[in-house]
Order: sequence, then structure tokens, then C-alpha cells
Amino acid sequence: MTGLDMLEALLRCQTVEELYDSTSRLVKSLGYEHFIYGVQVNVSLTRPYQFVLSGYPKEWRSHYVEQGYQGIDPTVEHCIRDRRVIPILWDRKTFGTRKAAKMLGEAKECGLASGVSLAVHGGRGEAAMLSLATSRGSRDARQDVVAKLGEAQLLACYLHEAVQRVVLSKEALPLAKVALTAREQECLLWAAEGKTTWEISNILHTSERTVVFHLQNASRKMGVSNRRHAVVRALSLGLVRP
Amino acid sequence: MTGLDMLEALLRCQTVEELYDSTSRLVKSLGYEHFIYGVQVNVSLTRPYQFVLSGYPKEWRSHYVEQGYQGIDPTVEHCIRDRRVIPILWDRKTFGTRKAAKMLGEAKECGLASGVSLAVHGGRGEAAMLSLATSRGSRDARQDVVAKLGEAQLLACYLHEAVQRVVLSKEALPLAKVALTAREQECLLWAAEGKTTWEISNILHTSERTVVFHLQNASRKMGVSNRRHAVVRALSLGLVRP
DNA sequence: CCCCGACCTGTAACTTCTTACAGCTAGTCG
DNA sequence: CGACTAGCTGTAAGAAGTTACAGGTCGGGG
Repeated sequence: MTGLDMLEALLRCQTVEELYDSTSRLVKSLGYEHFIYGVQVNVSLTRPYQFVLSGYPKEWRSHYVEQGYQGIDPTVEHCIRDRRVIPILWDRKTFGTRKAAKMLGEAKECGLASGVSLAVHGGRGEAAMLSLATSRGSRDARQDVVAKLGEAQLLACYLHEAVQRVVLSKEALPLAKVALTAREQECLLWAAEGKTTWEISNILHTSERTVVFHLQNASRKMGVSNRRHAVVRALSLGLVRP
Repeated sequence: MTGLDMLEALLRCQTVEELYDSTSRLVKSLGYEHFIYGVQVNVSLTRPYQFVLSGYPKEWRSHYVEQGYQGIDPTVEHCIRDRRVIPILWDRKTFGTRKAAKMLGEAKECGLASGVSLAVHGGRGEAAMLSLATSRGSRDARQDVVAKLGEAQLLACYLHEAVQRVVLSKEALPLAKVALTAREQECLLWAAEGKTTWEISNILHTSERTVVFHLQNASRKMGVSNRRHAVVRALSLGLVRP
């Protein structure tokens, strides 16, 4: 059974290896053989941080990367680029284009006959997906996939939370620890709305110099060099809240 | 049963009324009596757009608002403010503070004895939550809640997708229709990284004047008055992608 | 052909932001 | 008390962004 206990065990993992083991167990208990979880965080927009936890056959992983399939994979398109929130089943409709159909055929040969991809989005703009697959290709397998879609989605949510704790909070979002004062947050919030120094000083009933001071401090804390970068980073790190 | 068909019917809804009816049916089929879905989108950071689809007893809704419970509700804290992605069960641990416990007691009197809140986050920074509740307060009820957690989470995802289509795309994100040219997006992306006009012009192998031109056009299209606001809005609307 | 729209460029005046130097108050802690 | 910190304010020079005016190429469609 896939009880809540097993899911909560995920949250207690400390290392990537533990995460892998716990996830593998959960995936198997759902009747799948293979899984892959990937997440992308835009700490820097031009060079996003990515993390992958792969329980896929190595041959398929390497083939996938070699062929540049991440560019045409409809499940990646759905979950990451389009940022949809509902699951996407692996069927002929999903893999509708010629290239995608070819990819699905090759996946079958590596033991990924039927499966599903689940999207999870975090509050700091992380886009994540969990794909589950089995070598069983019959209609029964598809019915199984549908029947366990809910549990699979729940697994995706818990896994995302767990990865966030173990990996993202350390590697991708170290700056999230930066503590901004209330005043700094207020200034950033209004600056993000496009207000000028003079306007913010009126809104907060203070001097222009003070607004500049706070925005400077916030920029320094976050390691950025100007106001524009500061507001983007503060928002992406979730350091200010409306 | 809560088949995939019923969930997909959600996506075909055209009006808020249809959404309400479809959701009610799904909620009942999961064994719950009451539901409420709320979503918040930060088109403007200082005045976020909110939408609520309530299947809660009116007396509880009005009491909740009167008492300002949205400020202390631990489920709102969990799903919206902390932006967690895993469900939160309504139990004593969750409602640990004195105020929260009082709130839970009053909810019971209105027929909301046990329940769960599920978080969904969208790709444009929407924070949403779906709460499901029943008047059954026994241990059996709690076991039921846990057993159907997956299906409930799935419902939350589909409902969010449906609401996005019916409501958000029209009311909260009308500007998402704005089409930015490739060049405008590139300029915005680098501007969001804190690059100056001169730096962007080097990166894109063009003149400073052209960078200014593109950023001006982008600002005009999005109805904002400066570069900083343009960057924030483009990101929050998902108009630029890494 | 000419018109139109998308994209690109230059100059110049003006506004806003950034930074360095200097100093204030209020509260905490040894 | 005195040292220290957080928060706040002023001045001024230089860097960066904004706006208005003026003009260029290129391709598609009437």
C-alpha cells in the first residue's frame, strides 16, 4: 500500500540517495518500474538551475540526451515550458508529431511502454515534473495508470517538497536565507510596481534618501548591483510577499 | 467513481456556474460535503487578484470573513503564504495555536468537522488552494480523507486548470495576450538580470539605441512606465521564458 | 509600384538611479 | 556609562534610463 506514512518518509530524507530509495519504493508500490523527476529553478533567468533524480534505464537516458529529445518531448513541453498543472498521459494523441512518435517508439524498446507525466510547480517559480513508466503496454496498463493517477500526483507533490528541502534549499536557493527588513521589503515591493524613489518616499512617508538606503541594503544583501535585479531576485526568492 | 472523464469534464466548463456544478459533483463523489477553492494572482503585487469558488455553508463563510480568519487560518498560511505543495490535514497539530483551535471548533458547528486543504501553484505565480470538508468527525472520516487524498489532489489540479481557463485568463491576466517579439523578450530577459543598456547591446550584438527601443516597445505593450516594472510584469505574466 | 508594419539606428535634453562621504537618533548589551 | 548596532537623513557627482525628434532597411500585400 501507498500509505501517507511512506510519503511522509520522503520528507525525512537527508540525502539524494535516501530520496532515490524512498522514491523507488513508492514508484514500485504504484505498479511502475521506472521514474524520473526533474526540476528547474530560475534563480538566474539566463542560466536556470536544474536537478534530476533518475530511475530510468541508463541507455534510454543517454539516448534521450544524445538525440536532444528534451527539446521535442511533449511531456516536458506540457509540464515545464507550458507550466500546466494537470497530468499528461503517454498516448498517441500526446505524442502526435512525427518526431515525438518516433521518440515514444524508441522509449518502448527501452522498457518504457506506457506511463504518465505529472507536473508540480513551487512557490518560487520552480517547474518540476515526475514521469512514471512501465514496460507493460497493454490496455490494462493504461487503466492502471488512470486508476492510480491520484496517488501518482500526490507522490509528485511530496517528492517535490522533499527535493526542495534536500537539494534546492542548499544549492539553488542559498540566498533564500537572506533576511530582509520590513522596510526593505516594502521598498522592493513598490519598486517592483515601477514606482520611483520619490513616489516610494511619499507612499512610505519617509525621505527619498531613506528609500535609496533601503534598496541599496537589499541589493547588497542579495548580491545584485541594481534595483531592477534586486526586485527580480527578491520576487523569485520569495523574499517579499504582497 | 471519480473517473478521469469527470475531471476532464471540468476542463470543458465555460462558466463559473458550470464549474461550481461539476466541482460539487466531484467533491460529493469523494465523500465530502463542502468545498472551497481560492486563488490569488499577483498581476499587481500590491493589489493581488483573488477569485473564490465557494461550496461552503454561507453562515461559515460570513463568520470566517467577519472574524478575519484568513489572517490566522493555518491552511491558508500553508498553501498560500508559505507556498507549500503538499496537502495539509485538518487536525489538532495543524490547528495548534489557541486562535486556530477556536476557529476549528466553530467550523465544526457549521458542519465542517474534518477535512483537508490542497495546494496548487500555477506557472504564472498563482497560489491556489482547495479545501474539502465533511461533517463526519469520526476516526473513520479521517481514514477516508487519507485514502482519497490522491484523488483530492488530482481534483485540485484539474479545478485549478479549469478556473485558469474560465476566469483567470479573462479577468486577471488579460495582458497575457500581449505578444512580445523575440527581440523584446531577449532584452527583457537580460534587463531582468540587471544588465545595463550597454551590456545588453553587447550581448545581443546591436546598438544601445535599439535595446532602448525594444524595451520601450515592450513597456508600452504591457502598459507600464519603466524598465523595472516591465521586467516584473513580463515575468509574472509568463511572457518571457528562459 | 508604393504602402505598411516590423525591426533597427542616431542625437540630445531631461529624469532617475547609484555611490561615496558625512552625520543623526534610539535601543541593546557588557 | 560607553560601545555598538539598526535605522534614518543630507549633499553631490557621475552613471544609467527615459523621451522626443528624425530617419534607415526589409519583406509582404494591395
